[in-house]
Amino acid sequence: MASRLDDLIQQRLDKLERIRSLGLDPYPRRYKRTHTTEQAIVLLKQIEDTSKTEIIEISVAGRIMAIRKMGKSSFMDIQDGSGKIQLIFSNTILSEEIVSELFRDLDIGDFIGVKGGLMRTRTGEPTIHVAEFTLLSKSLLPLPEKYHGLQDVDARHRQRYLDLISNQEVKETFRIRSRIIAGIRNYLNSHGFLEVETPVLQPSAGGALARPFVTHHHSLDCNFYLRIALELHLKRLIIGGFDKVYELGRIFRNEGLSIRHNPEFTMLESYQAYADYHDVMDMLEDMVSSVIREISGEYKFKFGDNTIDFTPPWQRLDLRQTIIEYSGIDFMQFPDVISLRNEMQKLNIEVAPVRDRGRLIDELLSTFVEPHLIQPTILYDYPLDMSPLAKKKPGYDNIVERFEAYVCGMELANAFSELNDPIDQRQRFVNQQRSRGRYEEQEVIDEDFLTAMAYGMPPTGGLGVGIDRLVMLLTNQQSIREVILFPQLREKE
RNA sequence: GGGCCGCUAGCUCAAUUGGCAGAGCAACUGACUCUUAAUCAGUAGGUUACAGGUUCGAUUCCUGUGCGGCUCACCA
Repeated sequence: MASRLDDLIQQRLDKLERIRSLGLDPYPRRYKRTHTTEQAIVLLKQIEDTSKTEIIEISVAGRIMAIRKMGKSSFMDIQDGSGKIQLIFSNTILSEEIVSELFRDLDIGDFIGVKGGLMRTRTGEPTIHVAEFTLLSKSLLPLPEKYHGLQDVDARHRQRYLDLISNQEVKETFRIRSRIIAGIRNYLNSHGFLEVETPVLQPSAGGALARPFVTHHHSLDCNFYLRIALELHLKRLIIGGFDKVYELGRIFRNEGLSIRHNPEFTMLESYQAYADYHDVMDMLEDMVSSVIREISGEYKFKFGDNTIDFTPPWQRLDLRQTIIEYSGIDFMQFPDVISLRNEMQKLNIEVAPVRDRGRLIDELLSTFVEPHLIQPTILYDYPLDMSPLAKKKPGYDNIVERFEAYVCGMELANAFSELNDPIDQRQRFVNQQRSRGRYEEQEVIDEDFLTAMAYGMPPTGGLGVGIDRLVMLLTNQQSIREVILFPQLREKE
């Protein structure tokens, strides 16, 4: 009869009216269920294992996902947060007139609560033989196709609830995400770290060099930036005397979107006093590998075509040597921008003219090295040019104690022995300001931070981990949008 | 921001060289007491993303716009 969306909605509204006219509330307050669908299935197994023949009455609640009418008996599948179970309604039970009228007006998508005996059908399907049922919420819109689910990527992200209802593997991705974050929190808490919260709104956005979002505070009548890193506030806390701190927080970067970049993403940063980057390497290895083992039962998992093995210790490579190995260029032999760029142009690398030396080295790294770093790898000892917050390596003028961890060609973590010399730190900020006054809205020098450091900061090892990318790895997702529940999309219309 | 690709019924997808826009699911009517992508018979459902253009005729060719995907740039 009807099929346009408006007509489908009208049908449901008519059903809603009929249900109300029976004196029933289509949106009642609560329903006391005795079991989730998952618990019900476990219970059935237990009963069968103890070879009892009695029928146990339980109640469950969920969303109707399928209706199969078979003449005088009907089957339904209902889904709750734990899974799915089949229901059977037989004619004898529905003999009462109101009940069978209500039954006729049930649709896929409605929530119901049912009470009945737990059993198994001839084909072995766990089933509840419904004795009583209650409508818990009437759905007015049709769900996506039951077999293929919702495929349209745009719709899946804009209407994530529909994605979650009809694509169960998506639910699993976000359950794993939750377990990863819980695992990290557990690890750090049990290793003496204090979880803290620092401001998202900041008068200057420091700790990284990314374009910030700007917002305005009305009563103070000034602009604030959304943080682009957690770093500078956490270091203030180290200065304040907390020896081990961490924050798991959202940060914001006003840059392009891609398969690996969302404007807001989740970062872990931890700082540990009296430690250096070697200690941090050990901790990162231990933390990540133990979280992975908790989740997948072993240190290995599949990502795309690769099996990744996180068994510690991970491969640790000197950055300079590794770049030489893959590109043939030793950046130490080209101490200035011009000579390095010339050398790179010999290899036909397209190099944007505005780049400073740090970016050129980064270009070498991402072009020649990163794609080869499939198994977990720690690259250590970075050029000072690209690391304004890291401490120099003893005996070197332009190498810092910094490392990054790579997996599947993705940067997973970034860490260093934190620079704690306030005079050196000021000089680095000044140099940075000079070479990169790119975004006028961004102030590079955080005077308050420099003042804090001038009071004295202990030697400290710091770490940053991109949580979304870790989740991508462990859930075998190629796009960051698949591990963020509500990724950034352009407003429609 | 650039390049390439896509947008057809509520959902998943077809449509030959430019020639009546079609199926499955969902919906509606009916049959059916163990089905499970139920089955069977029937009914209804379309501004082919939007705006123009070419043409006797456009889902199809062209231009523009919107949104999305991939990619490049940007992102230490």
